[in-house]
Parts: sequence; structure tokens; C-alpha cells
Amino acid sequence: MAKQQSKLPEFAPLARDEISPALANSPCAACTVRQQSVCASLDDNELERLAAISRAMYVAAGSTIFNEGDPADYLFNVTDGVIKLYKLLADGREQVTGFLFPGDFIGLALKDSYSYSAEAISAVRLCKMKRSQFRDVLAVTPRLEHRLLSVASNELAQAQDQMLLLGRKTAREKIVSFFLQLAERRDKSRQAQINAGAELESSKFDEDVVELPMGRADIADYLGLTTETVSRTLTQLKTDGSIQLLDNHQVRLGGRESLREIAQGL
Amino acid sequence: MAKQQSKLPEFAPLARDEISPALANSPCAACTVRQQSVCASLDDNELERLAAISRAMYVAAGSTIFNEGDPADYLFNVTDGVIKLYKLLADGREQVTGFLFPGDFIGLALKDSYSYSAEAISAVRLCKMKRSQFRDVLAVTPRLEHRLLSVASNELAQAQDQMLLLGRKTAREKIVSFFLQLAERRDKSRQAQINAGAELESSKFDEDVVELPMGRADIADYLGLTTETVSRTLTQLKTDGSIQLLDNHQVRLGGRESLREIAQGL
DNA sequence: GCTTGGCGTTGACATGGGTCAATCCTTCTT
DNA sequence: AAGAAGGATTGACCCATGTCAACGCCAAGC
Repeated sequence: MAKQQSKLPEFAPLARDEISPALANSPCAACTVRQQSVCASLDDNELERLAAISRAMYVAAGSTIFNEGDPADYLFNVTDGVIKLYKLLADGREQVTGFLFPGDFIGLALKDSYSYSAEAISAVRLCKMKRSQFRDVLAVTPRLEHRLLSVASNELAQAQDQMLLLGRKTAREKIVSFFLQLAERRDKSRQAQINAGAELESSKFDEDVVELPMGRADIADYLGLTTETVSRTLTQLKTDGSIQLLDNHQVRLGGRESLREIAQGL
Repeated sequence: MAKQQSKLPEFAPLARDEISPALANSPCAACTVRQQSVCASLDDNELERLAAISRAMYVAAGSTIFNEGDPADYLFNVTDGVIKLYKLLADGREQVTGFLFPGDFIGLALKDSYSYSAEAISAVRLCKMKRSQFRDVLAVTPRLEHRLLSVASNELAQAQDQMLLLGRKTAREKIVSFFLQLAERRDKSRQAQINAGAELESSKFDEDVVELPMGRADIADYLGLTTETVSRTLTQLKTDGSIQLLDNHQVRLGGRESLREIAQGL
């Protein structure tokens, strides 16, 4: 579970303790996911307001961040690690509504209490804000509100894609769609880092290898399947050459175009 | 299909032709769904801006309003009738992502082109706005943006409920959940009308009778089922007394609490 | 009043994916 | 190095739901 953290023995860039409210030594200024998150739209002045109400928070792999029904007093920005959001039925059936990666924001779809639970899949670093304070900042930061609306728009469109997947796709189509989602997500955040001037060792980077930070059970609960079906479908995809499984948490995709056709039912 | 329109031989309250940009004789002022729609947050001044860019539009039952992939040049407010939004797979499989009722807004989850198709289920009256103009109004109407964000939030939460339904519920649970959705939606919009001071003949109103404006095929495509399964599940629910079917488009629910338990898998 | 065409329902049968259970890795522990 | 434990995989079987096809009902048109 702590596998993909081996490269990050510590979360290097940020101090582990309380964050200073002044921007000068605010972690936001050096935030590694600034360009990808809701903060991307803000100028220094505005960012300072957010920094003033943000606190870093560290969560170990496997632990719960909050549960559906808890009073929704805090919002979060994921800055490192992977999180799953999920809902439960009374008898324990689980639906994962999304996986969150660095740059993602938690707190759009909420009323007074959280409408889903959140659990850390890997070790996670979060930027935590009191909801009441966030609301105050929001009220005087129209650009932030605008940005949130656009984020919400995107999530809504994604949610609709997921409905199509859950309601109408076969197991095979679901799994392939999922891999393509992950690949596109990865591409996009890579691109954002490059645009921000980061130096990525583009040499030893394989375009077609996708990380699967989560286990089979989480994949199954995301796609409306069982672990057994996920497993069987993977070996089937492996057998017909659509993918290779490097290990349990890494797939190499064999040709995005043909995979895209599988995902659409062609 | 035009059945539930029989009470509305004409869409009485609004003029059928172009709308005057002045608020005085703007239809918005007399709009029957003003309190339930995005417009609810606006004062007269702001409403005038919206009115100035709005045009009424009438669509016959069964016709398409736009298709997935069309350039998204217009946004809409539903003022009368029922609409389905849906996505298609290449081979024709269909997923209905939502049914829209008076007061609902179309245009949150879009990029440059529509990410779903929209079709009128009954005769429909829409309030149509050019997207570019709407953006201009939005830029100077923070309250509108705030309102949109809150609408988007709610839709996201609903979308997540729908994922749980599609991914993890049985046919029986799906259908009952759907009926409860419709009932709650109806209650809410009734309440909004009452709050707005409307005189509803509360005498001959049956709390537990729910209208199903859409056909079995649309219900099936919304719930990730087939028409046959919908039909069979309905007769099963009828048999064990959970519901009564008054006619093809009206159900009477037998006890919301017990239905809520069925919907949650208890 | 007959015909036509859309739905909706029902029946018989097929199957994708679920269930239950055994086995196989890995990785961690000692 | 052996053991233990938590995934992941595989197999055998089952069942909820899909598929295919017949039939019924009702409203619209001739």
C-alpha cells in the first residue's frame, strides 16, 4: 500500500508543522500542485488569503479522512497521494465515486454534512481549510468562485461519463475506459507540470505505462464490478494483447486508439 | 405522449413571440418557475439583464433540442414540460443522465460542445440564452455565479447518488429509488410554489401519486436496465403491494418509509 | 368499426457477471 | 529461511438480468 511512496520517503517540499500565514514563507508559493488546483487562478494577494486559512495535514495510507454524514466543517486540497471517495449501502455494498490525485479539490458536492466518505489509498498530504473561513474568502475572491464553477462543470461532465460507463458498458469496456481515464489524467497533470517549467526526466518516461495506486477491490467498486471480474477481465485483456501487466500496480497500454475503440464498444 | 399536456392547451402565461428586453413586460417577471430556477437569486435589476438575452422557445414532444457534440452556443432554462438528457454509445446503447423539469437549467456541464443530447419528452417551453451573452451577464452578476455554483454542487451530489444506484443497486432498488426521487422532486417544487404564494388546490392532491412523464424505455435507460426488466419489476412491486399502477404514467406509492428501506437495500 | 402502430407486458431461454471456494503470489514478520 | 497474512487469480457453479419473440392494449386515422 505504501509502495508508491517509496520515492517519497518524506514529503520534501513542505514543512510538516503549522503553516505561516504570510505568503512569503507560505507553502502555497512553493506548492507543487499550485498550477493544477483551484489555486491556479489566483494572484499572490488572493493566494495569501487562502494560505492564511490553510493548514497542512498528513494522513497515512488506509486511514479514513472523513465519513459520509459527518458535519462538513472542512474542505481539502490534495497535494500528494491518492484518495478514494465512496458511498455505502446499508448492507456494505460500496460504490467508489472517484479517485482524487494531487491538485484535486474536495468539497464541491457537499451540503452541511459530507455526502460521501474519503479514505487515503496511499500516504496523503492535504491542504485543509475550515469551510466557514473558505466561504469568507470566496465571498471576496470572485476569481476563485469562477474557478470553482469551472471545476464543478468538469466534474459534472465526468460524472455523466461515469453514469454511461456504469449503466451501459460491459466489464471489458469499463476496465479499458478506466485505464484511459487514468492515462489521460496522468498526461494532463504531466503537461501542467511542464507548462509550469518543471524539469521532468522525459527520457525514462513511458507514455503508455499507467500506475494503478488502488487495489482490485477499489477498481471493482469504482466500476460496478467484483474483484473477480476485474481480475478475469485483466487476464483476458492481457491474453489478447490489449495490455501488459508489469506488476499488480502498473499496466502498459497497447495502443490508445484501439483501446479507445474497445472503450466505446466498437 | 402529449397526455400530460392536456391541461395546458396553450402555454398560457407567456407571449409566444419575441420577448421584450424591458423588465416591465418581460416574461421573467411573471415566470412561473422563477423561484425554482437559477433566476431565483436575482433582483429586478439583475433579472432584467438576463431577460434581455433570453428568448422563449417551444419544442414539440419527441423532438431533439440538441445533440451531443453540437457546438454549445445556447444555454436553456426549462419553464414547462419534461426533457431527457442522454448519452449514446457507438452501437446505440443509451444512458439517460437526467430528466429535467420546469426550473432546471441546461448548460452547467459543457465545454465548447454539448456533452450529451437533449430531447423533449413532453411539449416543452424553454428560456434560451446565447452562451456568449450569458457569460457577459455572469461576469457582472456575482450572485448569479454564486447561485450556479450551488446548483452545480447539488447536481454533483445527485450524480454521485446515481453512480451508487447504477453501480450497486438491484433492479428493484433502482426502480424504487427512482420513484422516490420523482416524489421528492415533486414535493420540493410544490413547496417552492406554495412559498411563492401560489394557490394550489391542496384538496384533490394525492401526496403519494407520482407522475411518470417518460416511457418505460427512458426509465430503463436512466436506471441501466431494459424495458422488460422495468416492466417485470413493476408488476412485482405491484404484486407485493409496494406500489399501485393507476395507469402507465401514474404510480401510487405505498408508504414512503418502507420504500426508502427497499431503496437502500434493507 | 376496422386497421395500424406504439407502447407495455409476459414467457422462454441465454448469458455476463456474481458467488463461493481453493490456490497462488508477494511482502512482511520473526 | 520459514511462516503468516493480505491481495490477486482461477475454477465451478449460479442467478439476476438481458435477449428474443409473442401477445395485449389503446389511441389515432381511415
